[in-house]
Amino acid sequence: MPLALPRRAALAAGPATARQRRKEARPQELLDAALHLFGEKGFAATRAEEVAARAGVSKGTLYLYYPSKEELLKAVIRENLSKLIAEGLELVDAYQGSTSELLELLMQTWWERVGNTPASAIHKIMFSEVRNFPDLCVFYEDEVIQPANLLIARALRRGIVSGEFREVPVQETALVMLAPLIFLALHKHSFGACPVSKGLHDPAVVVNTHIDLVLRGLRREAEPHRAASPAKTGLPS
Amino acid sequence: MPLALPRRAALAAGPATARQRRKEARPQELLDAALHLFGEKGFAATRAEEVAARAGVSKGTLYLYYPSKEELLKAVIRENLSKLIAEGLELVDAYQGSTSELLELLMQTWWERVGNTPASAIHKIMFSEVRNFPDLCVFYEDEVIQPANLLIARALRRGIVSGEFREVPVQETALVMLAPLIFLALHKHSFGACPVSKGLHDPAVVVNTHIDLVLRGLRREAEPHRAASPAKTGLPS
Amino acid sequence: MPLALPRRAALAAGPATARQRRKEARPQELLDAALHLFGEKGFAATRAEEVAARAGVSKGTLYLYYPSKEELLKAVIRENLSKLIAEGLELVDAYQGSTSELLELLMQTWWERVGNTPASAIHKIMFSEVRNFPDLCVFYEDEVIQPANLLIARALRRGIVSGEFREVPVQETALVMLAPLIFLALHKHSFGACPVSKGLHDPAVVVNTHIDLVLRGLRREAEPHRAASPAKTGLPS
Amino acid sequence: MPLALPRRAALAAGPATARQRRKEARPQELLDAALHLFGEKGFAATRAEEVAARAGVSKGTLYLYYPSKEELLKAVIRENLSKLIAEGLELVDAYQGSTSELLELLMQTWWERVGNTPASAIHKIMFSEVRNFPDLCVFYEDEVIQPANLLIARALRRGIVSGEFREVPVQETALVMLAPLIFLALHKHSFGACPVSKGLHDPAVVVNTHIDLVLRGLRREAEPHRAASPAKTGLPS
DNA sequence: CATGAATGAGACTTCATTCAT
DNA sequence: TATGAATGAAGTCTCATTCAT
Repeated sequence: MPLALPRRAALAAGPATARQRRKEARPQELLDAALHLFGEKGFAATRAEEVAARAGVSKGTLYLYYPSKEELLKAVIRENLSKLIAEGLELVDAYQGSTSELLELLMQTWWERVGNTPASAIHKIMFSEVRNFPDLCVFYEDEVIQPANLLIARALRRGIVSGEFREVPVQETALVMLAPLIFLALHKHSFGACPVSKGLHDPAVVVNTHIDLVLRGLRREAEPHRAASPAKTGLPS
Repeated sequence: MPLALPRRAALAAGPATARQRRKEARPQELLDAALHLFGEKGFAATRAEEVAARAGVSKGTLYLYYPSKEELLKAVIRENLSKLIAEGLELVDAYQGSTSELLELLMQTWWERVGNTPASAIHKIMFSEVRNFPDLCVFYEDEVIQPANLLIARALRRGIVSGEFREVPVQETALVMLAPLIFLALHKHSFGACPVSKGLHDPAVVVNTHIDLVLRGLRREAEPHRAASPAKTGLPS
Repeated sequence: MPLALPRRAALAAGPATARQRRKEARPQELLDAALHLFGEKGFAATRAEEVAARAGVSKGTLYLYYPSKEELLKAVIRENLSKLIAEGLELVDAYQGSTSELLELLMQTWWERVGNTPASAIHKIMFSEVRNFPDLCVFYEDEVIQPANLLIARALRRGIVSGEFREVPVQETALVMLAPLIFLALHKHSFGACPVSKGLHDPAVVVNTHIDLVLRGLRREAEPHRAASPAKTGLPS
Repeated sequence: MPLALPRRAALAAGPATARQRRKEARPQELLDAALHLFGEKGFAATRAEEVAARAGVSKGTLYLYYPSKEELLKAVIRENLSKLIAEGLELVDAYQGSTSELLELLMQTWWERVGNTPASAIHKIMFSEVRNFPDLCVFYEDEVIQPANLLIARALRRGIVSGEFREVPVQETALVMLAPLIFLALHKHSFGACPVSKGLHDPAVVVNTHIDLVLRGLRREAEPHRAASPAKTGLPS
């Protein structure tokens, strides 16, 4: 039976039956469904059954893969953050060139790989839900915020040291660089979905404008004037 | 009715008794409590009874003033949007001086009057809930986003026309200017409340850094003019 | 209004409104319903809603008084155990007379006040459920089993010391004395409810027979003294 | 079919392969697992999958042998009742000697063969579940309770007629004789498993004490005859 | 026969809302 | 008006049972 052989080969190579193929795809399908719905309606307002339905399975099946709705949320975040972090590290390792170019590359890549993908929903979810999941906060802080800030901060310092950039408060500047990007992501999953808001701005143009503006603002000027020493500014209250 | 007269008189003159004062203050107290809790825990995760308790009344009383939790949310948003709008108008009216100064004034004032006050919670609420209450979107768009954008955009255009700024895409730049500010407000009500995140950055420094960076980025390069003196920022209020 | 006065008096003496009267009676009504149903169908097989329905309230009301089904079970046990222990202590304190009479009184009273009342169901519940509630076990051990054993054991020792009884292993004899009584209680809530089993034995006769048999078995043989009045008991069948 | 022959031969001769042996042993393994778990945790609290796992098979396999968890319970009970009944018959057949000796033999043997074996769990299960499965009651009554009572009652009557025992209510005395034994069995599967309860009493001593007490209590008082030597009774195990 | 992924009825529990007082 | 006891719809999660492989 020559037909039997390939089948066996297939078996050895991986799951052959439809059932098994489904089983292996389930976790990702569930995570995708959860990402979409949690991003759209929020965590609390999304019913477990809706997630299951969107993944094409029943309520019970969801609980075969994730022990609770909260664990599902954590898995969604982990899944999407791992990618995020991996991307960032790859970028930095691979980089050669000027600091301006590095920063532009980082921001453009973030936008392409995160901001402009379904993973962007993760930011809305986090901003909406962290207060209700304190342990998630710690995790996210450690796994995402800190590394991301470090990444930018290190690049900024390099630019300052090399004389490419003027002196700026590094932590705060890093935040200012990321804020509009993340804001765009948040916007896409909130007002961006409202009919009224569509087309008010072009995200790609916003990203480019932001990059342009920030890099110009960082450049040492031809005639170095009094630094704006914003560090000492504190608000008069 | 000798006894009735004084009471009516008191009523006519304004709330005199503590009870009267409480009664008239109820709606606002409920809205404040709801703003705080919806901002802290999100709409779905906040129980109606918690709002009532925070306002010092019983569950039943809440329903005397607002027919449902959803209507309470809408009232919270409407109420606080009015404030936002009022703030916006004040900002416009307060303007005197160069475009750089105007933009700085606008951003600093927004931070002082909105971003750094309990009203900032409204942004988190809106971002989290618009998708679940699409009709909120319409007037938020009309009453807040559009006017704010127009304000900034008009100022930007003036700066470009006057030669103070170089040419930039106006809508998108306006967004880039607002994004870090609103991002800070959102952050304060999410990660900012996590123990880990505290003290990673100083909001005031972030605001100043942002203003400094953006105004530098907007300047025409060829003719370096007077710096945007962010050092002396504090608004006369 | 002369009619108003008595009402006020009633108010002072206790809850006057139907609502309040209900509220104060609720916990006991719920405990009674739970005792009955847990005894009849077992804890796991009884739905919270059934208990509520039997107490004449809705599902939600049950949770107003007891935070979970398990806590309800604990409350049922505590409620009925407190009575049990109080009874036992009263009996011992009040006792004057021979040891045989004391033991008979103890067993008869247990039967009258526990075995022959709804509280007897508690034994079936405990035997069926302890394994699933280890902490309940500790509590029950401390509050019921130990004190009850001590009670009997102390009486036995008194009888042995006084020469009324021969020497027997005290702990084990105490158990043998209690076993048939508790067995009767268990039986009543299991086989006793089956149509077939009815009328096979008369519980009162069983109790009397048991008492008679045990007291005779305990007596010193050499000096046959006054019999423990088995005359008023036993049916020749 | 040369390959088929050996297999058939093996089948005809009895189970030869390990697989065959397993297959034929399955029902009993499942019943044993179920007896253990139902006895330990109760019927409702035991999951079908746990039973399967304890029997070393998968969930699905359980349902190849028993169409439902309820039927499994009934099979467990029926199976173990058959054992009980067989034990009873053995007891009767084994009889030789005086009535006192017969009763002692019956009780000791029951303890050895039932009370002190895993089959004792069946009593806990029956007591806990009869009310939920009334049809179980009928044959338990017919097959176990009635025969056991008859056995004891017949022996008692013989002792009374022969003058060895005094006159007692036969049915009720039979129950009193069995109650502590069954109580011990129940106790072993409930409180006996709690850490606190361990070692409070020695079951073998309880059995002996009970036998001693009851036989003494049954004796005619006038002519004290040879005691039923309870001291040397310790179980041969 | 055996497996275990999948199902969905059903249980516990929460909480927005009502309404008698 | 104000209260808070009561309700019951709805959500999370479990697990007996089925069935494709």
